[in-house]
Amino acid sequence: MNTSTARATYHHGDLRVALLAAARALLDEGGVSAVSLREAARRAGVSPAACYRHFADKDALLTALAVQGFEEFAQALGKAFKGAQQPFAEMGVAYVEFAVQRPGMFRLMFGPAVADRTRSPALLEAIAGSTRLFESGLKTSTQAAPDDPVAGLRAWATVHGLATLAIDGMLPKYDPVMLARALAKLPLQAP
Amino acid sequence: MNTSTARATYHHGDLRVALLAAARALLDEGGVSAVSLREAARRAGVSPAACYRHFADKDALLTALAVQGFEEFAQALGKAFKGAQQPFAEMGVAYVEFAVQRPGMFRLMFGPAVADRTRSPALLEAIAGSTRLFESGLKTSTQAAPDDPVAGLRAWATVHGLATLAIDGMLPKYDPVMLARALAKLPLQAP
DNA sequence: TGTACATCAGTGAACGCGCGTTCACTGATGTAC
DNA sequence: TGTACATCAGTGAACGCGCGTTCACTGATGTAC
Repeated sequence: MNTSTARATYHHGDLRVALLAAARALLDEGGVSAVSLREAARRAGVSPAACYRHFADKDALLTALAVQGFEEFAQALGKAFKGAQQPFAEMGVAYVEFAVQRPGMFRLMFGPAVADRTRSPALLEAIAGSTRLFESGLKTSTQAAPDDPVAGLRAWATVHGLATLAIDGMLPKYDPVMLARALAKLPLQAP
Repeated sequence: MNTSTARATYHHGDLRVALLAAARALLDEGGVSAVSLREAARRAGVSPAACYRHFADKDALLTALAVQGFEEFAQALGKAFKGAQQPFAEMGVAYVEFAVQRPGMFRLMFGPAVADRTRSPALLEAIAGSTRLFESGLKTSTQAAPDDPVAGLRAWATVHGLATLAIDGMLPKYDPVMLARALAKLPLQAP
């Protein structure tokens, strides 16, 4: 009934953490549409109403989950960046790998499940963290016109499109991570 | 109660067409999650059970809708291609425009709503039609290595990523169609 | 140390909702004679 | 041309489901004296 990471506070341990973990499992197992407050409560061994002590509503749960996702995403990008010979190329690969390994989370982060991202400062900050990393990686690799915003956007769109097409089953013939490596070798921008 | 395009057959006119039109409206208004058999039936002025004379289940309705989407998509790409000075660049712009104008349909076509695309030959054929157009457009624009599959994929990923990021509200600062034009001017591949 | 009390995390039952799907049916239509 | 019949599109009611959310409550905990 308790997760191993729970610290004892009141009755349950740390229900907020337990609910997030349960919701995360649902997300990984069945995608965004499989996440429900009732099922998360069930898995945490708690009544449905207990959720409302920790989350204002379902959207708040999803938002918290997305924040977690962007934090892990930033971590994955940062890990790829550090000490790599071609930092930006490695980040592109990590981007696609993240999506392929956690498609439900990736869709939650970038898709329409969270109604309005601007209502959550925490989410905006988590997104900004990922964006900063991606852009600083970009700076290490752009050969020309380093201040051109279009070049960065192009790189982002390419890697994001590859990730999206891959998890949506539109590239059945290819291994997406291998493709990311192939694409990463192409220069980002022509002279 | 009848759509203007309905032809008289039995009782309703052409309920299949009417249901598709109603479902399409729901898709445009509220996205994939807003499409339901019951509401489509309601809008067509018919009982819920009537749907099952024309569609085996909800998935069949969604699949038919996606087929319609890919047909319109191919039409839009074809229109952009014809007689353009830079056919492929124009197709990229049309791609993004399509997504921005019909985000619900775009998500239905490429997203996880249709469980298994390979179960519908009609859907596979509609997808293939779009793909063929896109690839023939690509051939008119690639400067080097025209047989390199990676170059085509890269172009596709870029334009698809741009469309996806745009409709998911990740590019609030830019007009996505304008961006597509800017990106299209960059060469697809470096020497 | 022991008791009274306030706090508030979690309970359990209930609400109304809309959904996909099934069923025996009805009644308008097209067809055969 | 008229009648009997078969077909089958659409009916209406019902099924069971799981959902998000609210409510008055209970009972474990931390705190003040």
